[in-house]
Amino acid sequence: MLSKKTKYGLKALTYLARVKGKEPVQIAEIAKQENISQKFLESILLTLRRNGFLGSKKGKGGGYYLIKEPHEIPMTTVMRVLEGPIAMVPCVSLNFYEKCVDCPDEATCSVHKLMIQVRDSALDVYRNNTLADLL
Amino acid sequence: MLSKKTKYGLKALTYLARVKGKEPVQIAEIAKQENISQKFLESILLTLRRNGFLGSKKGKGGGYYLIKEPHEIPMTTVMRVLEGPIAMVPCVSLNFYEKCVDCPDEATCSVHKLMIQVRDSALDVYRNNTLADLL
DNA sequence: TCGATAATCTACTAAAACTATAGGATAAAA
DNA sequence: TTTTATCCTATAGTTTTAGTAGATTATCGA
Repeated sequence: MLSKKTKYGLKALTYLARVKGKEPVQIAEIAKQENISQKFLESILLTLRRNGFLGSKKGKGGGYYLIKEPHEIPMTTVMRVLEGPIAMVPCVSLNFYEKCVDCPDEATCSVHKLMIQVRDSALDVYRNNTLADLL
Repeated sequence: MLSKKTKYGLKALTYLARVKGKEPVQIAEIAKQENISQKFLESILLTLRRNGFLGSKKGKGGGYYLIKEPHEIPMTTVMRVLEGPIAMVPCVSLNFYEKCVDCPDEATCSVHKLMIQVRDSALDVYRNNTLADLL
């Protein structure tokens, strides 16, 4: 299941991408328009800023804005920051690899074999979609 | 993340598929060979039996065995039973559809748009793999 | 028939992850 | 200096996951 965090994060990014200009948009506005708990969204936008997707401005007229152009933001990076590894098991993860403790041999593991394919197909989708493609 | 339940279930199915004959295999044997908690595996095999994948025999010489041939068991059905919906959000699920409460319009929802693609690519993998392909 | 074996079934629990919420600190603008 | 809005830490409630415990039922072999 996709976490609410990721879902809300994607919606917020899309909202910011639709607002053409680079003018800061307030959390409250996004939360209201997208039906998201404001406090929860606050923490999500914070992690998006810390990971280089958003810029922010404090005080009156402040808010969040996209740092890059939507077509420069691939879904792979968004998903990894919000949702974590794209692979369903650590032993097939490119960026978060971990060996299974219970599994003696990856080469002959049926789960490994299947999950490699699932990972590759998901990667394919995320690599072929930027934020611009979701608008 | 893939749940342990699914991981263990897949390993157990694979184990049973590798044991050529239709002779019942005991839970204890599978649990030991695949490094799985026996009691946990017990409940997993039970749901696999209830969903028509396995047959069982009680008492001495009893155990679990595959009801169908490995190539007749597509991963779509296995995943749906063990892991649940293949879609990451209910609003793009074929078998477990639910409307999002927060989202006014699916047609314009960016999350929906992306998750449809992810679902289709995952389905593609699961449809093209039977238990026989994992051996 | 009896005893050992092995699946069946219900209920329970500990830990982790998820989904927020609270409350104040900090910075900018008017 | 007042208002506005982000920044930051901590924590609480809920759900899911992963496993345990223990009693019951069916089958086989002697």
